[in-house]
Amino acid sequence: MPSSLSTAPGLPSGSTVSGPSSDTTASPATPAFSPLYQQIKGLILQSLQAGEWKPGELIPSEIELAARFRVSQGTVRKAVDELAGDNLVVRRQGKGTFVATHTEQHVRYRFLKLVPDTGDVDREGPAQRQFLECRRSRANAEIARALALRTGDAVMQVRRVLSFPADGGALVPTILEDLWLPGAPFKGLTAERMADFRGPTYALFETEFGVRMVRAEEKIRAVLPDDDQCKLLHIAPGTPLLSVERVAYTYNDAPMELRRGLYRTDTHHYRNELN
Amino acid sequence: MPSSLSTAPGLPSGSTVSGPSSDTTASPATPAFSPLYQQIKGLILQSLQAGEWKPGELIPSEIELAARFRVSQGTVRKAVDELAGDNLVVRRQGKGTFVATHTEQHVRYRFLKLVPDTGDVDREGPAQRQFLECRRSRANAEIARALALRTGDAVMQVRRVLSFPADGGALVPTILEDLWLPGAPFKGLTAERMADFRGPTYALFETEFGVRMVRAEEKIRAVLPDDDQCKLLHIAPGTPLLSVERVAYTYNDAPMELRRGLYRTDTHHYRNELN
DNA sequence: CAGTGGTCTAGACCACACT
DNA sequence: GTGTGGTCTAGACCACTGC
Repeated sequence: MPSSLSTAPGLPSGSTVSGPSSDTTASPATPAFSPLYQQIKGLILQSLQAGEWKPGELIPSEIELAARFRVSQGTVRKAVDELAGDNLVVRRQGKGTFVATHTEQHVRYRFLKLVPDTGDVDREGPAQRQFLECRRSRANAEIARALALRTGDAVMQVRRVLSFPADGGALVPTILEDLWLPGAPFKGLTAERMADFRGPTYALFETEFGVRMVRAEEKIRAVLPDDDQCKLLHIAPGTPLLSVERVAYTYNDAPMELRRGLYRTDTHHYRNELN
Repeated sequence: MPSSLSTAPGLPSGSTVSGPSSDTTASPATPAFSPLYQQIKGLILQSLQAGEWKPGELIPSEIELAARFRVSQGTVRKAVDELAGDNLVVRRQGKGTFVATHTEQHVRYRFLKLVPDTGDVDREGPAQRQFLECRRSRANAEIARALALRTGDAVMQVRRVLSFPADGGALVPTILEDLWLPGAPFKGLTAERMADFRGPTYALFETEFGVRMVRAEEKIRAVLPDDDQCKLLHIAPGTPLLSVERVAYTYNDAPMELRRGLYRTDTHHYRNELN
């Protein structure tokens, strides 16, 4: 009997619990039908958003969750399976289920699809990062729209260059990135804090600001750099670059970062897998 | 008791069937442990590859498959769920499970991620296609490697231009593509056949040559066009373009197409979603 | 050893499509 | 109504982890 939760539909059979049960959460007479496991998924998601369990932490076992929501373990399992499929949670047999993190080795740089042309082997170590700028400013119309803010709202603006070692070992500046972040959640961000942090930017956002990026969308174009960009990337004018505009989202599909990257593609390429 | 199949592990309990059962498929003493549903998935995959059910056709119901493999419906369900997740099969409630196709509306142009800058709405109708070339030739070292052939093997080579209507309605050449296909499976391919066919190339491959593309990998770079390419795309020299090199695979991870596309990104962009 | 996630089963019932 | 996939349950057992 998939129906409203929170009114303990635990009775094994008979006794349907549909209809507009007037309990704590007033709902308009069962909207369209949503399977129980979806509702459970939603509830777990809420706890995730609310920070009931922090990134990296263990969430309650399936049996506990089943008891808490008054459903069978199988139903909880299906809900958690979907959360794991969305990369919100990681299952580890024998240990438990953990809130996913951008810190873990195998999922680091999940959102960076630029790889060296020479085999994919092990990504030549974390890039050398150089922070050129990190300051407060105000969102123009375009930035505001991308971040669901209002024009003039406070934003943090960051500019950095990532360099990778070439064959010889010399560092080659390969990526020039500009980041825009909503001012409120990221108050206190400084170039120094970013430079000191070991690991991906998204891991820093997680551990220092409690903002977990869940998914992202990219728009990719081929462009020519201006003089500034040429200098920063040590390239000749007229060198075509990949322009990668990314919007990253937290829970609730709330946009929390706009990032504009310029990628050199003479030694690297953007790798994508289609299914 | 997950163990070797094909020796009917149907007995409800007790009577383990592990160990190196010497039956039709000689296997080295149970390699590492593979759950039953994975083995079922493998068997269904074999039938798919063998063409037991053609693209678009209905496959046996879960109950029939369960009987056939002597497992419970739940186990078949999990196997089919994975196949559906891999886009090899499509479930339709109340009707059955069908072999996936590149012809269906909602999954057409699955592998083409170039979209118009102006909203994504409905993709401005199928592109106008212009076939400039379709001839037999021999694979050079590079093409051979990509297609898992030997240098000098026969290949089909195709060149075409795709044009999309601009705001005014005038057709703008936007994509220049070169395709290389292994000669044997695609014997008889002509420019005329391609021009006559309504729908995506991959649908043609499926219906006319029995080759179903299952996944693909792309390497993306920013490049400058040569004079030839400028003429074909009606662009000025120095206009940066997206270079998209795609290898498409059938079942068994066998590469069956190498495609090199040049995309104009002044009115369109490459759209990617990251999870 | 106990606790966790992972697999497998069997049966009941629901939602949907066809006829 | 019949048949299909979809949901939900309850219970048994397996595989892995750590005490």
